[in-house]
Amino acid sequence: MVRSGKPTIADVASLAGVSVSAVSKVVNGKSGISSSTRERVLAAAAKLRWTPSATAVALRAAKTRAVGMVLRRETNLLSTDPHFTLLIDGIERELAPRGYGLLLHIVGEEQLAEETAYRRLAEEGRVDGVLLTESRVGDTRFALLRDLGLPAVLVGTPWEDDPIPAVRAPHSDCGIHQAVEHLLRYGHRRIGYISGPEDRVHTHHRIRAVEEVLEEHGLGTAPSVTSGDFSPDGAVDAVREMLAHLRPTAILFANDSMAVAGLSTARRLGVEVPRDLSIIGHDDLPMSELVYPRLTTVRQDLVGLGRAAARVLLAALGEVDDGHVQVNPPELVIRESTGPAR
Amino acid sequence: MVRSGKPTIADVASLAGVSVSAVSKVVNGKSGISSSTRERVLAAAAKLRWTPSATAVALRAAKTRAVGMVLRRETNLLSTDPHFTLLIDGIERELAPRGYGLLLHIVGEEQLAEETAYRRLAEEGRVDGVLLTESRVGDTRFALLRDLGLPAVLVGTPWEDDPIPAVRAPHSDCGIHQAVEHLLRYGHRRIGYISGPEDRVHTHHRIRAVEEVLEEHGLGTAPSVTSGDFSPDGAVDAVREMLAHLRPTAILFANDSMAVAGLSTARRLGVEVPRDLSIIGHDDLPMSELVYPRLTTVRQDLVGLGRAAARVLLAALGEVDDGHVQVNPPELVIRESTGPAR
DNA sequence: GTGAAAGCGCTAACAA
DNA sequence: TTGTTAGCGCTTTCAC
Repeated sequence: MVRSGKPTIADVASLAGVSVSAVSKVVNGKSGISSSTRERVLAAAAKLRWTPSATAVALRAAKTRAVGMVLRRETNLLSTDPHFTLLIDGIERELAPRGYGLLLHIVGEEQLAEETAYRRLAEEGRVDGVLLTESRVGDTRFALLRDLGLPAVLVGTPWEDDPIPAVRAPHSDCGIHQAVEHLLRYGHRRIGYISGPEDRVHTHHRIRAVEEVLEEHGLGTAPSVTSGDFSPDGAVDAVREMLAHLRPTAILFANDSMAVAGLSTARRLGVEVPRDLSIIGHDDLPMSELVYPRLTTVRQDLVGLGRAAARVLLAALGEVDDGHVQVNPPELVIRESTGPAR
Repeated sequence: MVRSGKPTIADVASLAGVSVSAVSKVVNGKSGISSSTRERVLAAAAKLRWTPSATAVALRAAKTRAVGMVLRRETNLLSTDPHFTLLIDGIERELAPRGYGLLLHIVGEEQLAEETAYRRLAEEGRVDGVLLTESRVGDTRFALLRDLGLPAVLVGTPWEDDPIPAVRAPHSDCGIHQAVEHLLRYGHRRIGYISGPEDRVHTHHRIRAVEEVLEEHGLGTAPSVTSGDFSPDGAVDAVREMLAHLRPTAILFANDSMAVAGLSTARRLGVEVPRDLSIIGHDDLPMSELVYPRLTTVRQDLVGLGRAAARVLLAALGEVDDGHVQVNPPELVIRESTGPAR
């Protein structure tokens, strides 16, 4: 006779000839079970291919063993930039081995859609916590999540010391410091920085990091910053503008896509890289090795950051004791797009 | 007095002064409820910010309102290639409005890890169905999923007419046809094709598509195919090899990353694109507009495919009636990397 | 039009 | 060591 539907704990119990609680204890590794019982239960469970229903366990425990992540697709950032894929890869490496799932939501650019997504996640109780990225100036998500009572961990630097748990790389400015020093060593003096969107917290940190090194070397003046919006199109305009006025001998970009766009723009204007202009990207995404010339860039350990964030969240959920994962500090990867100042 | 924890249907019921079943009927839009009751329930629910618990509903209905997707991270394909991000973007556009979640798993390259992921999804009952991509030669996933009784929809072409429900673009070969014809029109005769991995079903389809056009024009001979593995490194070697032997005047690539790598390799060898060599990519990912010269490429409606697949799955789950979503046919986007044969 | 109660699959408290 | 049972939050008969 064929049983329809999935087997339940009761099926396993009756096949093993024991009570349901015995089965429960066995699969949960509780004590107070004779080894003969244990074996019969295990055999029955294997035979039936039974695994405890995640939903039933979730209802019972009031925990879903899933974490959420909501991503905003702004100016196609999501698809231009494998940034998120790497982060998610890292996150999964911590979640998967512990049987946690990742519930992903991609929402439009409207603020409301994002808020709704978080609200639903919380109110429907679909996840035990969430992971946030792209820390924003005046970020309202932290407050919302606290309000919703949903544990959250941010990848990045919180806005204005908001007490949200956050992970970031050690010596987080040091990659940029290295980048600027690398340029300085090559004799560059007019250095441009094409930043990310102004509503990102890291944008301001990075600008500050560039300035620090410059000041340290007595190049008191602020670097000429033309704010990009992380989109390659914006970068193209910013580069044209910058080349026409500041006439820099080197430009740093806030991400690799913009740097690649910068590379092409230079080429298009007859500016040769690195002979006439040095270019440095940020993140060290796979594309930086694909282009010509290969991009010098500030490597970020995105996979490590993802892992660390997941780990901290898991710790907050009482799943692991030690929320610590090693994250590599950012470092400059020198390739072909930088050279001596003319 | 502050209630701790999330409100339940009972809280709403008592606040509204009705029974729990009345609340249930209201939120589920069932008939047999007076409008006064309805209003009081709605008011109470709003006041308590109550939404039915997804887990409880799932247990009750034996449906989770979530679909799964497991991705293999092979040769860094995942992060090199925003392909998946676009697909997921499309998927979410169908799932989100219906309150469905997307449970994502990224697994290592081992076959076992992938199988385990599907098994868990099914046996733990975490999802109602799954979405598959990257159809493989001799794909074992379809059989596994049937075995597990988990509804599945494939984005792409099934291996050997496997009866798994699948979505693909209309006139799916027509983009490649256009590409080859475009090259022919420019006078190219020695055309190379750098394919994807041989274990992908589409690899063979696309090779066939290229050959068809060539034969049609009396260029009986098969195009010289050097099998890439979708990785840019592989592409670099393939291009070198091809340039040294076949000496093509044009090369088609199975994805944009490889094409971009091809662009750089050519440049590095002193081969100018498109003067000495025309290059065509595949997918039209954002990066194709970033590089110099801008990449001529076969655009695929990845977002549309994601939507369509999600839609078909939703229909299979009885969630929507009509599983139909319009997917744009692939088309050649002509940019700067192609030109007349020398 | 409304409410009481059974039960979805599981775990844990309690009894035996 | 083992089994019985209440109850997690919800939907759905079935009486009223």
